[in-house]
Amino acid sequence: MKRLGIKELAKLLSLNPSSVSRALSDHPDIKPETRERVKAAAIEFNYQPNLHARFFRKRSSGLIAVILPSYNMFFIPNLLDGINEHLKNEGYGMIVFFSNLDLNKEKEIINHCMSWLVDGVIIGLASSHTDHLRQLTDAGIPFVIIDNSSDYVDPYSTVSIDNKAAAYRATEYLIKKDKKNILGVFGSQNHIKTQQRLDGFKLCLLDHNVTFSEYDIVYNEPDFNKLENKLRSTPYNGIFIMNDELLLSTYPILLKNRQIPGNISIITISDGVLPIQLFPKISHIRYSGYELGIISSAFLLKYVKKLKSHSEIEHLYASSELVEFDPD
Amino acid sequence: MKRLGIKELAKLLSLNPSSVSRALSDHPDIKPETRERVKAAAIEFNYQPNLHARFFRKRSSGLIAVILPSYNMFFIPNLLDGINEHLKNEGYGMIVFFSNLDLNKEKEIINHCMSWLVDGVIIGLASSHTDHLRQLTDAGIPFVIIDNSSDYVDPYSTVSIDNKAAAYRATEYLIKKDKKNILGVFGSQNHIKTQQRLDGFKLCLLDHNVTFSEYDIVYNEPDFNKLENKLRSTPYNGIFIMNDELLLSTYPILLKNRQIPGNISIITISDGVLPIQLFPKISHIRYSGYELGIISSAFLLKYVKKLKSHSEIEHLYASSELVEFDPD
DNA sequence: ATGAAAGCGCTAACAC
DNA sequence: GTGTTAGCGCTTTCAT
Repeated sequence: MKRLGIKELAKLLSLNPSSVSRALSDHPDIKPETRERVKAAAIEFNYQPNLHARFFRKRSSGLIAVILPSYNMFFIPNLLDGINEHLKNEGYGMIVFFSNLDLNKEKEIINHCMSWLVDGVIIGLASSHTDHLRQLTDAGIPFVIIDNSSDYVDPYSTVSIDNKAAAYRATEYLIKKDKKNILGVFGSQNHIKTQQRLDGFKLCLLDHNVTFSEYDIVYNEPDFNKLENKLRSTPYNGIFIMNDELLLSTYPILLKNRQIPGNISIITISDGVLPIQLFPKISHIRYSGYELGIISSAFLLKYVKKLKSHSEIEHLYASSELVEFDPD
Repeated sequence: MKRLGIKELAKLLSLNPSSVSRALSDHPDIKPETRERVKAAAIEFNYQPNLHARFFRKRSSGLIAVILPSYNMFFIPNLLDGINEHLKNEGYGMIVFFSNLDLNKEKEIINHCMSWLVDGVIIGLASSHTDHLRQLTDAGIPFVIIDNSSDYVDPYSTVSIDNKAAAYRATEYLIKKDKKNILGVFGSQNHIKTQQRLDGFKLCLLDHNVTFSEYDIVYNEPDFNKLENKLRSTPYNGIFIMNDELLLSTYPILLKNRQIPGNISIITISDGVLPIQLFPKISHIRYSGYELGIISSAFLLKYVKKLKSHSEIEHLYASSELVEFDPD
């Protein structure tokens, strides 16, 4: 079964190829009657447009690239869902790449995107390097940075939760419950998000005159033994865990040491899936990956559609809320 | 900075566009000297080929589509890594879609893939329906089905672990430890994988004369209360959990009921990430998503490159092994 | 070893 | 409201 093109379809309908093309794309010039006739035939003969020919001709792909640093972040499915939903409604397609937290791979992908003639890019950065984004600017391809906002550093538009504020609020939750012996569990120090959440964490402790030292902070994948030692040598009654991945890897350690279920309070920042799966459920500052997806794609499309100029930088924040699970 | 094409590049080098094209694709007719000159210029002027024009002309995209039923399966990152790695080495690109376990969406995606002129498809089915795959066959686009093998039903090539054997082996592990009061935790019944693992589970119990009833099986996302009641009313000493998702949702319930840490034995089938994160670590039949990715993409490319005919059906199995974590 | 020219399937400017 | 036609950027005969 050979695939048929617009030409063959036109012949079958005794129409001109261009009319068929117009009918299929709802051009106002075409009479509704013909339009329906064409569309019916397109379905009947299972006409599949050659997208490469179309994009080639239109010199634009109607595609938005989504470049993400890793597959593992818990909220990614929701994020993609949100982006995809919005883009689909607006008639755009989505194409997803993963940089695997590798700057060079990120650069490669960006080149690739340019070859794909993408109309815009939503990117979660692999690192704090942003020089290579210049390429996109130069080519006139709009983009927004999500999640790892670096809004205080770089002149690019960003969408994220307010990491610092979220961390502040999370820390405050512990302090208000009078849990002032706090252990902080954070990710890699050269990740912007880590720095921002760390800032909020420290600021809150400072504001409330809670003493703490660098000893009370664990970075990166927590080392089982190191963390265990700290837990044994210090009477922590509160734990701040920066994200879902760290929650999952820290949780068994706490469990083993009978810290949970127990009277230690835990707070985390999460999209809300993992914390309610665990037992007991974990209080958290909740944000929605889906919402982030909607916001960032809507924002990007404003640039894509030239409703907004490239040079108008803006920093958008998705909402977050405290979700409490407390045994009392 | 306007993007330059092969024509402009040719002008800059006082060459014909066709020569530039040939040089860039290492055509043997081109003199090495010219080839290097062209390649150097391509880099200097940051020439990015217009892929749509290329694919359009070649009537093939060099792209392999990967269609997956959900983002959430734990081994997906590894699977994609494996596929991507192999495809990259072979000069192919990868494009990923998610059907979200929705048959209609799966159909849409397949149509989409045909519009993209993909050279082949690796698909994890959303359901047990396979009629719509006929389209691919008709269009001469080779594909392999991964993970949810339905090899005993359908005349298509598949790559998966041997679900029945893995489940059998897992169940045997419990029986050999003399844990014969077994609770089975399974996914959706209309999923092929569930049926296959269920078959292995039941067969093993039968072979070892272990009595059990349908009461001892839980399907779908385990209902917190239902599962809890069963655990309380029956002295289970062994639990078979079909996969990672179910392990994660069952684990807190077991924890709450103080079944773990305890003398109940748990076995699961997993790619090995989650079971060793939990405490205590969970014994499991381990398979590698990465390996599955390599095997399936290598297998598919044999068809794509016409080294193998469409009609030669084959069923490949990735290896799996027992990983034990036992307190004794 | 290189140049000239045709054409992939589609869309849009221009005719009528 | 529909037909005619040119051309997007690239590869690939064919010619030299």
